[in-house]
Amino acid sequence: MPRLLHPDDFLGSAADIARALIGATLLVDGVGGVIVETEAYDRDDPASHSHAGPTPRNAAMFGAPGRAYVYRSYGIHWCLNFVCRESGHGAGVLIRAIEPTHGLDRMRERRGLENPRLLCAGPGRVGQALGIVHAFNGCRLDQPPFEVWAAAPDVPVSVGPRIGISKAVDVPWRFGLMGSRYLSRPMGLPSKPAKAF
DNA sequence: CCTGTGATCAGCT
DNA sequence: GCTGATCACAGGC
Repeated sequence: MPRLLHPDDFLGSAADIARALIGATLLVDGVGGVIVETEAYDRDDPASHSHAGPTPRNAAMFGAPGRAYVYRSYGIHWCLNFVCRESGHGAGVLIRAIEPTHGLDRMRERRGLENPRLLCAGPGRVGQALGIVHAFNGCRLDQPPFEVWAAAPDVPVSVGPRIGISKAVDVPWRFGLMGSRYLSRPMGLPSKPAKAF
């Protein structure tokens, strides 16, 4: 039996928590599934929204751990992070992909799409499929509409560089459920095939 | 398989 | 004014 995560479960480095969240189950108003891809961001990280310090947008990252940080991406999508904290403020885990298990019909409706593989394969898609809105920014993850259930022990996790950033591009803070077909992109492939000259 | 581009806007310089 | 923790779709091979 899994256990409901508590704010104390988000005390630790963003990378540790991002890894531990692989295999956890996230539900928003009963809709969601198994988290299969995450990325870590923290204050010392040039790629992080929190790197330059607190602003109105990133305020949730500097607030209590175990809460949501929701931001607008490219003017279009809502993306969901879990706020965590080790020593300082400004750390979070981006939820990048989910294997849909709960409320498939609701997700298909919201996404206008049948293929379960594409319902939640990417942070913007997760936001749309789970009905993430800006009003959830700062909300506790252990209270409605959120529910986060701990992963089973010994989940196999793969690691690689993060996606879609231009700074700290080699930091290996992207985590994935090994072998999952619900990732936003495959893990661990070389960025370019080696030339066999 | 791959690359290119439009959508659309908040935050920052 | 430009950049972005993105996505969908078009076109070429």
